[in-house]
Amino acid sequence: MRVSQYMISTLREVPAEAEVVSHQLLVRAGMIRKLSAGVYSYLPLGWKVMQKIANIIREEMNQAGGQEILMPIIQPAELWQESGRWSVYGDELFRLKDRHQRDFCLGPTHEEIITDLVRREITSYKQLPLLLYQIQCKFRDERRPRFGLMRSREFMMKDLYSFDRDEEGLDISYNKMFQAYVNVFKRCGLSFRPVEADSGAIGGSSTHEFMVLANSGEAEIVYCSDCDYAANVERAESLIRENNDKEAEKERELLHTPGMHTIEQIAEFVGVNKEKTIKTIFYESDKGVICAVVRGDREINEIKLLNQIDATELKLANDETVKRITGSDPGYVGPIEIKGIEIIVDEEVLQLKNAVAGANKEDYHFINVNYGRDFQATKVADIRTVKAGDFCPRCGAVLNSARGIEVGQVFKLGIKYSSKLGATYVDENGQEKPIVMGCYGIGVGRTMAASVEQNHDEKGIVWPVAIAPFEVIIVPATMKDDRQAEIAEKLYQDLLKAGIDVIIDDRCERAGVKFTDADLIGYPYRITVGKKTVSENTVDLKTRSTGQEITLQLSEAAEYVSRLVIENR
RNA sequence: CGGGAUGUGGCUCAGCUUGGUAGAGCGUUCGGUUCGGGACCGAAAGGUCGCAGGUUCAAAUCCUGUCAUCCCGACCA
Repeated sequence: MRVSQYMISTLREVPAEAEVVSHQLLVRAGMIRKLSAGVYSYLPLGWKVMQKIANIIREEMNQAGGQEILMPIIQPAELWQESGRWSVYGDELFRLKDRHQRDFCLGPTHEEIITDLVRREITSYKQLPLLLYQIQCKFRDERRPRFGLMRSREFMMKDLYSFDRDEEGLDISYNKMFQAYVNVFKRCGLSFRPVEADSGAIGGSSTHEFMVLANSGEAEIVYCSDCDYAANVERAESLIRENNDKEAEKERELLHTPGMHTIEQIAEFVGVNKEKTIKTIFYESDKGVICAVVRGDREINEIKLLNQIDATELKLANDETVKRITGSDPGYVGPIEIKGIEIIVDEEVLQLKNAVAGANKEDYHFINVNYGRDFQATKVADIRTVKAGDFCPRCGAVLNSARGIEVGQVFKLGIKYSSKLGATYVDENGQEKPIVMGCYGIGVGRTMAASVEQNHDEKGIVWPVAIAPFEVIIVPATMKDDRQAEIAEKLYQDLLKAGIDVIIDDRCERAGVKFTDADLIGYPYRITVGKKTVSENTVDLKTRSTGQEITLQLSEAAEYVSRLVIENR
């Protein structure tokens, strides 16, 4: 390709609307343009990167036994009503009506459609297992699209669905996909981690998210410093340290604590650290008012709590409700003498001895509170939010935390959709059984954005070779010198012949302009043809990622660069 | 959905407080000089000031409404 003929439209200035670096650079480098909030066009350079990522995904899916299909974007409401998600999905679902007033939606995901397809086509165990996937636009009417391609309303996604006879088969498919995902993200040159995740409303036994490590990530993960345990904080667990101190249980006492309504104030006032206090929070849910109890230095993990009470909605109880139940303002509440509602106590609280807790009386706390003697849970469970410094639930080593961008998720669905939609097969005993499903998604655009988040510097993008829009750019310092132009052209042809994805900057621009564009767009390798090329038969090769520049003999340049590119693909 | 901010040539922004009929830089086009890190000189094109009302002799500027975009939060397969 020739830059003079290609749609290269770089911007010198940062567009005002772009906040995160990937958004800024993708726009400045002429990869994407916004049409509307969360809706983007992909320009030739950006689309080329998308296709390279898609092809890597495609190869790995095929390798794992996947078969590519393409399903409709427009989906009839009937199927969604059948699965029950028409009413559950909410405002995030783009809904529309046709001229006959029939309801449709734009697909945010394709479980219904694929399950419908499979229930019509698959009838026998002989046809299983089956892995089907597509790379397709998805639509979600995000409440707040943001960060460019990271959270958009229309986005490219690879989604694969696995169909198996039973849980064992699902495990095999799941593991295949897990490995395929590792391959994909490795090949894309990303630094990532698979983490255990919460399965959320979708249910299911196991799910992992693939997180690209980046400070701009929306998700927080913890990972073990020693073993390979890693989890989204939404679900992360931590080891409880046994309390071995021989301190005897003391008599519970009421303490006057005027104005002390935060954990910090109380801990300081009583002269203990926060780990020796008890935090009590009341929630309202669709299962009624809930009392949640954690150690004072802890945050409640609302997702875990939600899972414990099997509710779908949870919000902090207002002051009125708290007062009705405890007789006190929220600053002085505790788990003692709370009756008639569910009390979920974090397992860690059981280790506390002679702790401090609210007395359910304004300006008063209890000291020397002990679980069992002074209060009881209706359920003891893990409801705390894990943080860096906690101990690994697997091996006991210290946990670290990091931020990540979720680029993929693998999910064991089980029979949730197949049973609702009647996707069954007949086994060798003539028994009809529901097909056991899994679903596996990768955000293609998000992967592109995540790569930029991870690979950039002050000059622009630094693409890994595998997903760069072009692998090599040849820059003749000036096109006015016929010799330079000729040599550059020859080099270009040689690299093309060698199968290298190469572009030549044949514009009549000053060298500086071409260099700046090249750095911004982020081609991994740049060959400069200049005066020295003509006089000394050498060219300069600059590696974008390291900034290192070396001089090559012209005669061996094509071969050298070809080898370098192929090695790093 | 709650809170905040912003809409002025293609891009970044000034002008608005104190109303008088629109500016700069970058980009674009043309001519010339330059030519290995976003050059310089000269000329030119390009704007219903988001939209709709209102106030006024007169509105980019004041008022009301509305739409869009961005940020924070809530929410989220």
